[in-house]
Amino acid sequence: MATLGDLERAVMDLLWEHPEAITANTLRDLLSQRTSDAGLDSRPLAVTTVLTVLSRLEKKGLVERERSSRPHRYRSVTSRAEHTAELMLEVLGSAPDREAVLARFIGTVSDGEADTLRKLLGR
Amino acid sequence: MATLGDLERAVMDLLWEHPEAITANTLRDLLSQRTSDAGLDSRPLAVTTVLTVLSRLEKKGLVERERSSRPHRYRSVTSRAEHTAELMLEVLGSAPDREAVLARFIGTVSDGEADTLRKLLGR
DNA sequence: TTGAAGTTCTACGTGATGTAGAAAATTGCT
DNA sequence: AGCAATTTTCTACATCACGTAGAACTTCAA
Repeated sequence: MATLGDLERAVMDLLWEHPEAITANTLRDLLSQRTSDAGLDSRPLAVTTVLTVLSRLEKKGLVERERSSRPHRYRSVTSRAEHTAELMLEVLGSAPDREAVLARFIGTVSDGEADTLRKLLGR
Repeated sequence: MATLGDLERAVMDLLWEHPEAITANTLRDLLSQRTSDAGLDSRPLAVTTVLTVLSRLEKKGLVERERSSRPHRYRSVTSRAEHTAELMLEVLGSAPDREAVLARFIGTVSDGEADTLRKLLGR
């Protein structure tokens, strides 16, 4: 599966919030900002760290980079919603008890979401 | 998350297929059988290996053991369907785009499953 | 009481991830 | 062109999860 580590996840979250492709340095700044906003302040990550993570995410097919512009710019390949939906499907898998799983699943979503689902399922 | 390794997954699959609690030895046999059925035949796992995995699964809260009976007996705490549904919810998370995720998700299930979902959602 | 069966402890190899320095490549500027 | 600053790639190490199992300890039946 394409399971993500904490830092990878943090990076993806930022990329998902930024429709435009951004540079590793910008990402590093955003990450620093995020951690400082969260109270804890620690030394910001080295840019190489961010670059390593981005390479790995690229290898996993989650990130795309523009090698044309010199400070390479990165962007997520899919939206967070798409990604999450894919993950859910992966978890659901092709088991013979898919319907049983769906039944349990449905039983847990909020009323509002159940409404949304009805609409989505149409008639 | 409660993500499982290959062996852990194999063990859980067997426990899920067996409503009654079973011993580590039985599990080892079932695992051997399964691998040999799958063509490849390799030396069966040591019982300690199975026990280690079971301990880890117990720590993760997926397995429960009866320490009363001497060869301890193990059983899954939840059904596979429950477990999978929980995982799906975990993946879905509490993001602000839950509905967007659900939309994508719904768009991917089969027609038959969509039917099932409609029924489950009632009205 | 003792040996067999079962359980716990300890341990090692591997791969994923966080982390980053060293080295190589690329650019802008003079 | 030549060099210094910027950026990217390589290499590396620590940690943790997991597969795997031997060694040691515990328990029970005979």
